Amino acid sequence: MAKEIITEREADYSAWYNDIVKHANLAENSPVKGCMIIKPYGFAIWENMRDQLDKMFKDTGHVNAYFPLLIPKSFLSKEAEHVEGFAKECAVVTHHRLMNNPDGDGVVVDPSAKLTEELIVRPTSETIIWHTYKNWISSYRDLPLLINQWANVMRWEMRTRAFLRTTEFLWQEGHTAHASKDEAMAEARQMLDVYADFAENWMAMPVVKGIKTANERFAGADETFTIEALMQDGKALQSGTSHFLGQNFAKAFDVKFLNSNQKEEYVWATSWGVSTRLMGGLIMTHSDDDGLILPPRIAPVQVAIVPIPKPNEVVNEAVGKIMDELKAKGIRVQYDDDKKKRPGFKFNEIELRGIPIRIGVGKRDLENGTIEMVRRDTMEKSNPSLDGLADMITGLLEEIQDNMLAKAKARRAELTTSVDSFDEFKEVLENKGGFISAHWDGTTETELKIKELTKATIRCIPLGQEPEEGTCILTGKPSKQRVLFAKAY
RNA sequence: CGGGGUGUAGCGCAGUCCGGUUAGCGCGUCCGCUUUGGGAGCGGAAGGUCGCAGGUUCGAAUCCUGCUACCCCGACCA
Repeated sequence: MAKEIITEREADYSAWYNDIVKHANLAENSPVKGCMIIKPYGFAIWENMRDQLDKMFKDTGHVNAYFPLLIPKSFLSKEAEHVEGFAKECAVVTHHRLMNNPDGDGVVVDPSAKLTEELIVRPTSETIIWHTYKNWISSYRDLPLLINQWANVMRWEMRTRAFLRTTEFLWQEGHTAHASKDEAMAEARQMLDVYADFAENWMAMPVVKGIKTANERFAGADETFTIEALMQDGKALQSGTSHFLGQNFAKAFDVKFLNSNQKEEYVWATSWGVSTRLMGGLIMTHSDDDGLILPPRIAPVQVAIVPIPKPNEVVNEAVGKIMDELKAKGIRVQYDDDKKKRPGFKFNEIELRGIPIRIGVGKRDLENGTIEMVRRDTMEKSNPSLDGLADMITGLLEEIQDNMLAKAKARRAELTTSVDSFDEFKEVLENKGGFISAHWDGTTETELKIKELTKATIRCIPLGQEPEEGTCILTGKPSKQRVLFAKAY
């Protein structure tokens, strides 16, 4: 098997994750701490995710726009909860010019170029957007307003990790305005469904849809919905959120509309986003000690073909035909005809990059009218016939996609435990990890106490769950339903 | 901001405790020959302000002082 390029998961999970990011050519560190360089292969995966999500947003009636990176500092403070939540992690622009250092080498900030109002680099765009919506909305005829933007944002985190938590990250943020509370709530729920659909059916990442507790809610929201995924190490990852913002931002930015009865009302709002963090989830859901494993629907290259032992006229011609057939079926295929690398080297690279199917074509195969094929998810090797290859591979890609989701679901089921006492809760958290389903009395005090004692947080109150009478694992007070606890990224 | 670790060739590292020729090794790169169904072999070559700044010394990658960057673990968070 592969030389030990990648630290084993069992040995050191963090090192394993970093090794995958590095050796699968997804990203590397930049000169600025917490910022990352997303390399072409990593970006190609993100592009596929982005394109699919964008299509799903358009299919649900949204349009794209772009709002600026810089926001006047005063905007942030208009919504009290919002500023409270984000103030601690904002990058601030204070000057607009540099000058040669009068005392020596290099450049320094020109003190005469101080801005009259400081600007913040957006940590999210609610404020600039609601400032703008005020001018765009005056009548119920202007509603709903369904806008998304693809953008970068910056949150000055204390501790960063490639993709999972970076200072600058890429995301999309939807910002919608509605004439009624019900419609806004329906929008927030709809986008949660879109995210769950995307995560499960495209990323093969099973997620739990749920509601955040007051403590975990987005700063400025009345209700936050979340999709929560479970990673291989038993830690949860908040993978996307959709917020019902009530009239908080409408009130803060004075956005009113005239309804059909000629009465003035505040607008109802939502916002929702997923980010490059999903890439981290993708890695930690599927990959193994040989490298990345990509679900076919997101993989930039679905089939990699390797000439055995190296390219020659006969093999090239045969591969050319195979590629034409695969491309005709819409399959993304790549021929690795580098003469300098040997097959074994290529095999390992293809595994590191997580390409779903690898095909080897050599003289011996062609004499038999077959090829050598290996699927990345199971590493199963087979020698299928060249006849009907394209159809077979089309089917196999779907099978791999399904298998990856099934496998991830099975692991999540294995790592989800119901407990009824605090001792049991601590025991499971310590020795097994994963989601823990338990009764909670509904108070923030209890939630924080449990967090303090165990480091576990309430990931969500799952939606569509049967109500069940019980007693809180910590306080013994009555509870109407179970919630999901976990240690989280 | 606390605790730990690391900075030596493009990458990964040894050497530092106990100062002493020209700072090594593996991978990669370049040249040549031989190989070729799971990270090829042999021969040759190029490639270094030893993180930065001071200090001690005849002499510093090595000792002392200060600084700095990055990684990991915590507190904070999508």
